[in-house]
Amino acid sequence: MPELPEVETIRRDLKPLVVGRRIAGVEVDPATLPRLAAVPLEELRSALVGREITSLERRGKHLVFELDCGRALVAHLRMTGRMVWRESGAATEPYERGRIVLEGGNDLRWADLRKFGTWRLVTNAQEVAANLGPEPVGPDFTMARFRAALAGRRAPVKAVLLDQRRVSGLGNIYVDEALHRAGIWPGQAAGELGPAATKRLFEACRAVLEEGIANRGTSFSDYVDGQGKEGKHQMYVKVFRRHGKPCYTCGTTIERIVVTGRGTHFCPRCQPERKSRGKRA
DNA sequence: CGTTACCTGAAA
DNA sequence: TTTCAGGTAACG
Repeated sequence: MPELPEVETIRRDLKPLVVGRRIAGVEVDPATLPRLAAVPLEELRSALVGREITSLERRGKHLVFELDCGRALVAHLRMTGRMVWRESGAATEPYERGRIVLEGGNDLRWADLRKFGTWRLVTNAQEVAANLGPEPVGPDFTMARFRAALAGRRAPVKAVLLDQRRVSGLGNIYVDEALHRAGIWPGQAAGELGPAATKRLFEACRAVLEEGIANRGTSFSDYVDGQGKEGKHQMYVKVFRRHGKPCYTCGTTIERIVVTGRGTHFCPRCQPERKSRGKRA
């Protein structure tokens, strides 16, 4: 569910609340634990309890709780995960699967309807970056790197944008939005994008993510921020889940197709399918 | 490379 | 009843 803007919103909400706080306990629903963490609860506890949280960072869609021992807890919310700040006495969250109890009377509540989310302990925060492409809202995201990520690929450009090893942080919502903003058909072979289209897409990726952050994320069903409140960006999307409705730019009906196994929304007029220029026998 | 599985619903 | 879901690992 959450993509870069949603995870970044949670990070910004929680960081000032958790930094400097010490972990007093860890609770996890036993039925959820095996897929949540690769280690037994006792190991999670021995790594976390008594540690102070020194920072809260984000890498791609991962939330990274840095600890005073140098290690870090890396949380990934996958489709329906939530990480919410609560008073220790507050009611159990819907679909609450675990909590990190902090000294001083607050918890981080972990809720996850579909139980796809993960917690991982790493020996240092740098490990998180392994296998992740550049941050599209950071200085590492250059035209050169973006061009290299697309070069030679026959897969749909949408598939490449979703591949976290090439660019990190984009998911289904913001990919559809970026392709619309750049005027590119989602099924277009990535390696066949011309220089102008590549540049438009490069800029569109950053722009749609920054707008998503400014609007505190997109809440279509499960996402909430660090305080449990919905984002606003669903009011501003141009194509995502707008199939059957008119394009704001040209009035043409937005279509929905399946690309790379994902529901894909686009305007057939603003994002026309182009015939491959590649040679074929 | 594309497709399926993971889990639990909500919506068509 | 069937389809779909904001993600990704594991298939073939």
